[in-house]
Amino acid sequence: MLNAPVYTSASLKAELNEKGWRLTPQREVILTVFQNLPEGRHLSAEDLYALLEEQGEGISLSTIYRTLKLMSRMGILRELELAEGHKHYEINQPHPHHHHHLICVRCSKTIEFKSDPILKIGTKAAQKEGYHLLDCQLSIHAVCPTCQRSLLV
Amino acid sequence: MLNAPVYTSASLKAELNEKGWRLTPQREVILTVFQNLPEGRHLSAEDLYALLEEQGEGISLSTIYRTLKLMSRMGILRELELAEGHKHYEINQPHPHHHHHLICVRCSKTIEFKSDPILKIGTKAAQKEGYHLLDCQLSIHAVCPTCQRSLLV
DNA sequence: CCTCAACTGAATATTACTGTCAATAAGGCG
DNA sequence: CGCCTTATTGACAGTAATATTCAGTTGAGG
Ligand SMILES: [Mn+2]
Ligand SMILES: [Mn+2]
Ligand SMILES: [Zn+2]
Ligand SMILES: [Zn+2]
Repeated sequence: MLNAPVYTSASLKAELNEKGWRLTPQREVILTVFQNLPEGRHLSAEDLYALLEEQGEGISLSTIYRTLKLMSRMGILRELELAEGHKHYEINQPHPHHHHHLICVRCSKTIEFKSDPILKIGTKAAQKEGYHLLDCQLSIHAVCPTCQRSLLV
Repeated sequence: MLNAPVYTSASLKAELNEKGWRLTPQREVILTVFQNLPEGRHLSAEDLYALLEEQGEGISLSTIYRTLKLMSRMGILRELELAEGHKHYEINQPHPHHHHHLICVRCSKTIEFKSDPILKIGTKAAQKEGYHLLDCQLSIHAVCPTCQRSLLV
């Protein structure tokens, strides 16, 4: 199954240190933000920057970009293509919370849905090729009912 | 099932004209390139630009970007995130050729695989929400065997 | 044919993201 | 507990993919 444990401050530190990296206050704060994000909420780098600014925990954009990339490559976060021009991120949750996205290519309205079979198929495909699984996401690109009605293309 | 017909020059023209758009030589050439691309080959905007340059059918980068976007939003092409920093494109094939991608997040080595169940699940999910399906792609982010061995993170 | 709006290409602009570098602070170790 | 090494941060500057603008062109309907 998807290797996506629930991270605590301690387990994050352990995993970072194992690779010669460090746990910094910034990384801890960013992980916490994503862990407390309500279901269905996705953040861009700028979103996260603004949100932290509000909370008085200002972190530089450089660090935000670096951390998002790092945590995605560690499998802690998922990198999503929900809108044109920039990425969105969410926490990478294990089995019962793992989900996929149905996205309107016109207005970016996104609906989440779950599917155990897909997770199984993805896990098996990675296994078969000897790849170490980080994330597995079905992206359905489509046109939402509202945008179908609006005649604009 | 996925609404991804095999396009001829005539059917492409019909679909464009229906929306008040036009069939241009540039669009025709670009469609042909993707239709003749071997399985497993994916092109970036720059790749396509260079390839056309070689063939003596130079098309401006502006037009290439515009056409790739247009055809993706029409469901003729698929937009893929196979590497960092730029998108790749391939023709959006119907059922027996439809496939997914297993991608190494370190070196971008990509393996394609097919899955009927996934296509069915995606179709159903879109239907249920009244979305008009364009494309449905499982992206598996993982670390390939070679990159697992190289200790670099 | 004729008209007109969609399209192209060249040049320019935008902006998400990356690289650089000096200052700082984790974390291993004695 | 300090010390030392080096990963990390933040400010700033830089890059590159992609979008936009606009004047000239051309497809398509009548
Ligand atoms: Mn989500
Ligand atoms: Mn492919
Ligand atoms: Zn929409
Ligand atoms: Zn690899």
